[in-house]
Amino acid sequence: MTIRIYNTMSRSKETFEPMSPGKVSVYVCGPTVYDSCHVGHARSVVVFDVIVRYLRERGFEVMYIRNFTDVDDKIIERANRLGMDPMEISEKYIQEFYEDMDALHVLRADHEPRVTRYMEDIKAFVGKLVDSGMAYRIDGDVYYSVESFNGYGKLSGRKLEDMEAGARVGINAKKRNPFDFALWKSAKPGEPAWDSPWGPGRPGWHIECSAMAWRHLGETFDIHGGGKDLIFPHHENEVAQSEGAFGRPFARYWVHNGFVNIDQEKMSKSLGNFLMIKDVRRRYHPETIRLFLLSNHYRSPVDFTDKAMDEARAGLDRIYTFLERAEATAGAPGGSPAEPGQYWQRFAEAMDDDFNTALGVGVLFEGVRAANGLMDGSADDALPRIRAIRDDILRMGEVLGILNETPAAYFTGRRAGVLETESIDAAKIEALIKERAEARKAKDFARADAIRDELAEKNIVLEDRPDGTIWKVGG
RNA sequence: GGCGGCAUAGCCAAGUGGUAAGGCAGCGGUCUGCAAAACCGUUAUUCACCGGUUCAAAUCCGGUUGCCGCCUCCA
Repeated sequence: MTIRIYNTMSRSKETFEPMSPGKVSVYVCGPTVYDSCHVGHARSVVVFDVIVRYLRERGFEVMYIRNFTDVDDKIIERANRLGMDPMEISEKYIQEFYEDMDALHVLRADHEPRVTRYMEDIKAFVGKLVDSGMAYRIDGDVYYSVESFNGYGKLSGRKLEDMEAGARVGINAKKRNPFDFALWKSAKPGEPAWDSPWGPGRPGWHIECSAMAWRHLGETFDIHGGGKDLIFPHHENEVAQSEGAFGRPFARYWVHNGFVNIDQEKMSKSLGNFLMIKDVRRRYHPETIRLFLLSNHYRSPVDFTDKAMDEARAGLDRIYTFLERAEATAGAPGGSPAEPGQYWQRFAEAMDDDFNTALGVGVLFEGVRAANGLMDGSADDALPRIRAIRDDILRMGEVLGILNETPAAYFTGRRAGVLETESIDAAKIEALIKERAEARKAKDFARADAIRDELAEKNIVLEDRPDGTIWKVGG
């Protein structure tokens, strides 16, 4: 089996062959930490989390780098507005990032470099470009000359000539080309600054990723990821910087995830419809968010709606309901790890084809249905087959970053939510269930059904099982 | 203006040459006092529209319409 990846650079799916057999180096652009993370950040981070998890599952040794951009115009602006130190701002939002992403079961990257801790590498990088004549100084600023790099535009599929036609009037008329971009920005009074051969200042937006990728992964590495919006200018400029500096290919596979829309609208400042992860977490289980995000192919846009989230929750309930029943029927999972079964194989085939999690989720549900069918039936070999399918499903769950809880814990959590919103306590519910059981025993079904209806109004659903009645939270 | 993407059942969504996965919702059935959960069956002779290539197209090519993204900070 080989993995195929859609490479933005070639605009086609390519067979994935890492530079060093068995090893994969990955760099993903992390957030600029000037505000809370929104669901768009969640998608990008979750998508690459799953890609890295899958590569490891497939036996690759992965070196995964995800940066924090912790010095930037927006951070400074916000700090000034709040009368805070920029470093306080970035630190605050880095901690928030971890709170959100830990909740979403996102694994830490192997290195999570912060720009402010890599100033020597950045300055060395800028120095290389200045020395080679690809960058030039204007007062205390250093600019990259896009015309000095003849591949400029190859990632985003643009030609410098075409862009020049529609280019806006450059604000800085001193730039040789309107598309030249800052490698080093001279410090204005009150701004954070580092000494450099070009005077005190700070890095431009794009240089940090080139420098930190270089530091951790070398001149060439395997996979570079980020949101689609980063293709131009951010990633295009990274290519120009890194390939300009080393004369070697930069990233071998460019992977870009699509956007998250909110009710079919792009999240934007003007619409004021940024949906923060911390707010969504209050309403939905973290795995519901992951399942929702992964139910679409990573390159397609995905529309965040209450309906879509409710469906994801229904799906997650379905999987945990199966796991709960399987545990009762076939015992708790564990013991000797089974050989991967047919469902895992099909899941892996889906993932091999450009990380098609949407197709993979479909396979997962097919497994649930098949195993439920076995539990309904009476085949002699049902138990081992159920266990085999469950093992496959749990393995898929590990790649997707879901099914981290035991079914009991999951449903306890679901119940806790409704107890809070409906202001009813578990003892009261249990008392009603007991009363209903007595009514049923006395054949007083009118009373029994009235109790059930009363609870249903509070989104509490009863299930009469052979060993007694349990309650769950509805959709 | 330049570059790129998308249009598949009521809704969401896979499927890039071989005859339409999966989820949600709906309907019929099994089970149940009745339900719920689960399972079985059913729900697109058809993949925006028009033309072309092919033995064969949702899948390739050309055109039309509609929606969207990037080109400016942005996951």
